[in-house]
Amino acid sequence: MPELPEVEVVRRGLAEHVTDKTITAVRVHHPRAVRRHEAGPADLTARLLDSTITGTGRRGKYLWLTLSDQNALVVHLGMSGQMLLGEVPNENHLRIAALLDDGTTLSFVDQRTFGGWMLADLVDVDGTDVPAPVAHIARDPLDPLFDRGAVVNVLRRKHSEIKRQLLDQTVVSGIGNIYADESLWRAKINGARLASGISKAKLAQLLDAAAEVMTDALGQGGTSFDSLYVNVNGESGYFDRSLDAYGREGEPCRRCGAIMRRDKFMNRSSFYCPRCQPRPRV
DNA sequence: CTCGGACCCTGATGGC
DNA sequence: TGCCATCAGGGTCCGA
Repeated sequence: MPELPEVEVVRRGLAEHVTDKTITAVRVHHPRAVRRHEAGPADLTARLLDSTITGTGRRGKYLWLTLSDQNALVVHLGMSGQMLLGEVPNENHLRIAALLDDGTTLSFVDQRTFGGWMLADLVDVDGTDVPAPVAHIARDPLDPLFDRGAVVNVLRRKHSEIKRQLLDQTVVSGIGNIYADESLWRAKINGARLASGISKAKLAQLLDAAAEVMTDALGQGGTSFDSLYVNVNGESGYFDRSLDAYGREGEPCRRCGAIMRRDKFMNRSSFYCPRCQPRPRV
């Protein structure tokens, strides 16, 4: 699902509604939702009980709630995860529920069960505290300490398709299939090109485009094609109306009018303009 | 070490 | 109607 803008929308909602609340009960409805918490469901629920939420954090597509006992509840939404306050539209997909001391319930709903919760300690990585399971995740383009030049240098050494590298969360985080295609379209680069064959200036332009498109999306509450991608109140964003590449196969390029194409690589759909973003010759 | 592909899930959709 | 294949915005793991 959710890429950086959608996750940030959720984080902001949580920051507003659950900060300073205390967890009074937790129930795990599906064990798969806590499989990344190695100590098991009972440990997770026991340790969450009576914890107070002191703040929120996010890096890339990971978000977390910092807790009064100096650790963090790390949440990854996977492909279909939701953090909901209030109505749960489909109880079949309810994976975890936490009751807060103001009477509200924080629900983790996840159709495909790729997401989950885990408790972790905070560790210092390059001067920033992040939960241990997030330590390997690179800074995202909206991080004030994002080092664009350093990422460009990493990309220049990658003999691999640029789109694959944009999706590699250890290189740059927060970008998923939609915003990768949007960034590549804005920078006029075909995703099948080798990262190492793209100039430094062009790579810098690509990373700027990624920051820009995700900022734009955030301003519109994120991208939602359906009710799977919603904020903590169950509301959809509307950036899907502003997409220039993703999902536009057969439609004219908004820049040059050529018919947009869809290719598959990495077992995923990639949408691009064949004129603005010519495929590399093999 | 790097890279590419398989795999993990549920549900919606379209073709036969 | 049923059945099968394909698809979906995630990450991880394993073999080459």
